[in-house]
Amino acid sequence: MVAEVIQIKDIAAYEGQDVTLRGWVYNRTGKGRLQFILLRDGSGQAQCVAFKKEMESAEFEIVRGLTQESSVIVSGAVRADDRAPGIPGGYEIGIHKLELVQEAQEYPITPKEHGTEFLMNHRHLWVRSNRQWAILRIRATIIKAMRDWLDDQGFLLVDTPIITPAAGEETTTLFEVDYFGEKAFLAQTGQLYNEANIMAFGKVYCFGPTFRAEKSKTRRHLIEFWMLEPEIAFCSLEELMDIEEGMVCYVVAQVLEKRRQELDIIERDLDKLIAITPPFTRISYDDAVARLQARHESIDDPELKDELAIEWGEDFGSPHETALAEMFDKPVFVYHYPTAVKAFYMTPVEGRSQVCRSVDLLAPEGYGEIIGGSERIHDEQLLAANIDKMGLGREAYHWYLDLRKFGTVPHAGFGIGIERTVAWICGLSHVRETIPYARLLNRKYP
RNA sequence: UCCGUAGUAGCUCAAUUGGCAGAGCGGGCGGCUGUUAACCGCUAGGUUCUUGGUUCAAGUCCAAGCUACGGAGCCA
Repeated sequence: MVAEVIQIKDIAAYEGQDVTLRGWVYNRTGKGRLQFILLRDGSGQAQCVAFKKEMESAEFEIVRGLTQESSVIVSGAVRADDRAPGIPGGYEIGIHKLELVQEAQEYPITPKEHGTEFLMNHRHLWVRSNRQWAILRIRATIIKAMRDWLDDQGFLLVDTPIITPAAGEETTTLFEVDYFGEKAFLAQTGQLYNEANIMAFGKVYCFGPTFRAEKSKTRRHLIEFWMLEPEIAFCSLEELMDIEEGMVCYVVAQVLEKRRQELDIIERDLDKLIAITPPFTRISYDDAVARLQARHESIDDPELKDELAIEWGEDFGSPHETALAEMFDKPVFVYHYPTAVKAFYMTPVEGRSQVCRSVDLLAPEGYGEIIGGSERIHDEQLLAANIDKMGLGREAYHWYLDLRKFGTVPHAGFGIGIERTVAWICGLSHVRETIPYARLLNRKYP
């Protein structure tokens, strides 16, 4: 009779019982007639110990020859042992029986160090490594927490199209696709459709991949990235900030609660995450520029000083965002950006149209903008004028302008970048590890 | 696209002033009853990114290109 198949994450519940594990050899160390296999099954890792005299000799010889990442089915008794490594660790299997499913060929990723290019070329195998396993599990938890929070707040998930006829934002960064002889584009945002959907459902969000053909080569850019975009009818900029703050705090709290083990694996500084509680400081663009200019004055290093130079009216660069975020140990809101540097659909501030009702959320520790949002223009004339001014062409936006004809209301929404959020929460130096298969400027493989 | 750095064994790296191309890990063979990236012995493994140039002699110097990495711009 074959012992019950269990997941390694549940191993503690089976102390003293015979169980079966199915998985892959993460590492093996041998001491002659005693062999240690560190087995992973996707849910965790457990040490399996083989003594020659406790097994059939043919099977023991198989154990002695096990290569890294060979797939096996192991049966044995669970016992507690402080010496046993693993995830969660502290328990090991005394092997009675082992079946080899496949003997893996020489595995390229060894327990030693590797370079980024090599690992990215072997991403299909790299995802098996502890650190990557932990990060991608945290990513899944972050996405679930965002969706749970929105669902609980009365938002409805409404999917938006990937293939679209018009630009959401800058026309230079679109991927063009051939749509039966006509031009179409991969979506950069679902926002315009969200604005239609709120008139049907009140509060909605979309979640999916977005595509930007930007020639960006930085630690925070991907060509294909995932974005979650809530949109709310009858919503002001201040209420929008409340929503963003509530969601981000919930997400961080959920990761701390559900993924402590994974945070330990990646050696994240937990205090930095525990600090993420409401309220987040809210400063105006005017205030932010003043703070940056004061910071600029205090710097002696000419190179750094040059990077941080800014005049009112300019958009923030990456060094500006980092410098601003460093002034706080929580995310910080910056609102009322100059209208000229923002998208055509953002509402101008009443009585001061050179700034608009926009807000970015900057993550701490140099992770930069993770959220961008705004109140949207709900006046038809003003919106049409802006579309003309940007040279976007009214035909493609006909349906979008329609929304302002049939019960238009003040509304607002934002987009949160999943990969940047994961990079921040995990404390990673680059977004390429936050997504299973990153699409970068010079990489679409594997 | 611009600026900077790098490219040597399957991987991570070393190689003095331009003078015999090396180590660890991984692989193979052998040993070991508590290993934690085990350890010990033996062993195989090279178009030094490409092309051209300087030189008695180039991994090393020069030129161009390719690729990667770091940064900028743009953005989430």
